[in-house]
Amino acid sequence: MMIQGYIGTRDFLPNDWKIMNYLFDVWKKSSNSMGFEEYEAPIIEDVKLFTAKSGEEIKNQLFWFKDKGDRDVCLRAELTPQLARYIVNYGKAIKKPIKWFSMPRLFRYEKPQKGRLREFFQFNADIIGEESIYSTIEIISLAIKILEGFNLTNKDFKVKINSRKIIDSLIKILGVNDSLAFYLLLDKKSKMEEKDFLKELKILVTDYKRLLQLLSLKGNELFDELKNIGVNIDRIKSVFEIIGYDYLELDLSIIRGLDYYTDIVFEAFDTKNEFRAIFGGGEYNNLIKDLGGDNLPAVGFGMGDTVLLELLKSKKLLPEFVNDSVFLATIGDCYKDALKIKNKLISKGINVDLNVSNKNLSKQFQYAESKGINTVYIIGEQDLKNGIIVKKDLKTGKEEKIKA
RNA sequence: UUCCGAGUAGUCCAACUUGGUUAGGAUAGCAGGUUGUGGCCCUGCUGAUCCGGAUUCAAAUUCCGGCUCGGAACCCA
Repeated sequence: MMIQGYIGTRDFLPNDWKIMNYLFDVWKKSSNSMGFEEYEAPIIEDVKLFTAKSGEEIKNQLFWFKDKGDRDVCLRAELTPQLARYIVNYGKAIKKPIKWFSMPRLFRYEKPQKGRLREFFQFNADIIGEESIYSTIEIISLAIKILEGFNLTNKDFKVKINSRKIIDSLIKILGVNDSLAFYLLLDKKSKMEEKDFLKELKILVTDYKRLLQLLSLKGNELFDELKNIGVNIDRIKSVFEIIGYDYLELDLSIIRGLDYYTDIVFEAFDTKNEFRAIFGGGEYNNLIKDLGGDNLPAVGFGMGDTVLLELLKSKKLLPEFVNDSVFLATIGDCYKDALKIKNKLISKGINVDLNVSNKNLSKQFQYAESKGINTVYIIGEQDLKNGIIVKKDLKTGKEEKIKA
């Protein structure tokens, strides 16, 4: 009987896991370089943590079940509620602002699609307890720094950014009769036919012509026009002034989920628009208070591994991995001597892959090569009598004799 | 949950249209040629029709259901 992997999960063989470790490395190094500290949280949680803000319907998209004590539990589908729980439970004793990151494995009960799986990794970084716009700038800067760490540039991606408060101002100024429906419509805009969008817009918005005009504008023209009609743009504009217009694009249709964002929200997309959002996040100033904690402002983002991997593959930006181990080939009865040499090399900080097979020397070379190893030490019975081992470079074929 | 497409050795592909010998090839793996110098080459071996049912003398091939994969809708935290 053959048992296959579970739907929407991936099997990570060593070569796959090398790639994942590359992602983890870039995530970690970038975060550390900007003063973020890593934390980790349980994979299993009380389901209430996720239904608190998202409602009972969210259970349909969770892996949830009852444990033997009849408790409702689930596999975590996002990290932010857990972070909020930590802050509620432990945050009082921690100096603010808190700058943390994590790389959780997450689970969502969905039908797999392009860039969406049931199990995936998602880098998360957050700043808690400092409402200044510099927190948000720091967060977006980190997100960009990470993508640059993968050798992506602003020719490959753009960060689309919006402000919930600007939308709320527009709702008042332009006369919107159903603000929730308006949010949902903006959110769906990019997926809709233009005429369908227009049709619904006319129903919802009194001054829909002005809105259409706004949606057609970009950059400073859009800022100026928003200012003209009485919208306060100071906060979001300062983000542009520091991070730069090369990376950012004000886009009034960026909404993200309705559950907890309060003002600035952002999403990054590849410039060809082939993939889903590369990362997304925003400011969520009520979540911690709503979960029973202090009134702490927060901002953060998540970056999943699936879209990122697809993007890096399509841009051919995944690195070739080198195996810096040395291989100890053996000839004849010299296992004990090889062991001594192995331990000596290990104590010098060298990774050593000792031959454990009865294969002849040729096959041992092929084995080493298949593992990406470049340096082989040949340990032979005869040479050992003369106190010699041979060091061979598999790429160049060069050999040198060294003392055993 | 809904819609569309696809499932043949580890991987890639052929045979399916028009049912009919032992399901063929490439590559990878293993062994040998060649147990002290690999990568080329040669020989041999291992290894597959997703699962279940129907039709039929006969099913990889046709039909139905399921499962998985890919894509899309919904949703997207």
